[in-house]
Amino acid sequence: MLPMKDKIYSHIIKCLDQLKLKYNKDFLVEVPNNIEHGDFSTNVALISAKMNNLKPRKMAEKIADTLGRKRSYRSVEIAGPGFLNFRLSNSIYHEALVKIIKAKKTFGSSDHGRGKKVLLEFISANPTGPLNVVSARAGAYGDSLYRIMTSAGFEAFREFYVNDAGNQVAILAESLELRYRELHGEKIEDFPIEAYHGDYIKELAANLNTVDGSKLFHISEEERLERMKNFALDEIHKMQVESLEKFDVQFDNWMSEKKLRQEGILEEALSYLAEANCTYEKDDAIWFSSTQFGDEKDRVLIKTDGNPTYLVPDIAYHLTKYQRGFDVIIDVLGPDHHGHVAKLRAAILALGLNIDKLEVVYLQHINLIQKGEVVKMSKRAGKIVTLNELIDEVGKDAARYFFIDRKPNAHLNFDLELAKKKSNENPVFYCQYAHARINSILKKAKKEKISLKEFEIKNLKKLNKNDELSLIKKMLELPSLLITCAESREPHRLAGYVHELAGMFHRYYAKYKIVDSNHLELSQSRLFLISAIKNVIAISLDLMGISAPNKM
RNA sequence: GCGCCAGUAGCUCAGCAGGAUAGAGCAACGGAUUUCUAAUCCGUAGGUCUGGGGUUCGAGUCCCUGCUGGCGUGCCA
Repeated sequence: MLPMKDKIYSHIIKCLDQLKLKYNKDFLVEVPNNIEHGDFSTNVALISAKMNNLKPRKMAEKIADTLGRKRSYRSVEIAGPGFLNFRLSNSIYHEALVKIIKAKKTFGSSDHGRGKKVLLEFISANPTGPLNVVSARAGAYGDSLYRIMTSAGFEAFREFYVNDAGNQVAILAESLELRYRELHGEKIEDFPIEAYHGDYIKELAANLNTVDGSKLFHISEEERLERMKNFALDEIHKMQVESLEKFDVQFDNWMSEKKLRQEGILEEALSYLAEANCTYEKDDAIWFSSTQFGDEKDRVLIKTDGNPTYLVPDIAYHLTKYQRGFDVIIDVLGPDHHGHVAKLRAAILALGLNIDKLEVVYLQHINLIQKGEVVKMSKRAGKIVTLNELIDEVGKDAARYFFIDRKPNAHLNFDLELAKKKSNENPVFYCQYAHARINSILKKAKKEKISLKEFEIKNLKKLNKNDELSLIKKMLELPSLLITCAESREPHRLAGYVHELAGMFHRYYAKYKIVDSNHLELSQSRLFLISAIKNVIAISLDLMGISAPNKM
């Protein structure tokens, strides 16, 4: 279904052609903030008047004269410096309302993305511990963006990059080894500061002990550490998947660094860089001359000890993103990784790949607030708040809502107490309650034997209150809103939208009686209206991964 | 030092790629329940959009610059 704005846009173009007027096609059709400015307004005359040697108001007049005769418009007025304000006939809204109901769960979706292939990489937390709240934000953001982009017609894929090779993982294995020894009575004097201190390592050691007992002492150290590593990686991966499931976040692919190494992609990437004359040897290391691509200084690719730096697998990984034929590559990164992107961009340029395909979204820090104070988190000391704890504490729905509600590159204060409150202070319940409330009204109607089955569309003309038309108008914003969310990679707009729609419904509910057997046709019309609202709220919440309860 | 991000009501934040009189929630104060679920609604109050320049019909939004805060700037990942 064509969004209302697009319909008006095309009416205007047709009219301009008819009048042989030139125009700047970047003009906008918008819903004005002020209801007195009509249902929709456009700045077409303001930005195109000069091209026709006309004053903006004069040009607007010509358009208004022609379009004003169309039946769809109740009025077309000129305002201010040359805005055109449109008021639509009620019947247009009524027809649209029917379409919302008929579209069911597909309302709001579009083919805007034309099947463009989009790779969304998010979370990609190290496989060295449970997921924390930073991952939680990334998960909520990435997954919602995935849902929204899919609904807007993109072919999107979710990917989690697992750094299951290299230094961190070696340290993980060593940490586990120490805890395992401890379990067997050895006294560990100084638990190394760079090791992982969290209690989960002790649990892993205990689990490992249940499986393998003490037999690991009878194999070589190399074999033992390999066993430790694989065991830890497996277990932690399972932990992460499990928490993400509770958070309703899934991935289409877990890309393993180890696998990239095994398949020789690192060498492939390095050879491409060498072919492009972008590498050189110095101080027994191999360097990437990234400065010629805008980086501050050149970077080491292969260390003096012969091992690659973390940059190499990352370049290799991104090489595969391009090789797999994605049109848009979105990296969702934490705040501490932005220094890294200059190097990566340099590498992509060096490889001769299209840099415009790569987009980076930075998610800023999160402060958890408890009793007005910031909860201190420290990974080293094992003092982290995990995704699991967060879900146990405030629930999946509230957690997701709070993360999605903020725009990605803004710092986020997460008030744990507020998220827990089951009251009007908590916006997520406000939205869900609107949905539950509508359901309860529908049930009540059923009880009073008012059914929508014998409802006649022509009775919709009973819906003539401004509040009712505004509700329809609001619902009609969804399709273009979802496109905006998808294009700007900003799901937070959707959170604001549901909140507004829920608010409009709550006010409508307070003001008007919906179920009234003395006014059957009116009741049915209003039930029809609120069914549509219920549908739109459910769709929106679902796109954010939040449940829409029928009862609260 | 350099780079990235941010600075809007007492607090937390929106502001829909430059539009008309800057919005919402919370907190504060005053009101509304024999209900269609009060997890709601109505009302009051609250602002030099960090300071300064510029671009144009028009700037919270774009450009330059100052200030403040966060982060980054490893042969760690």
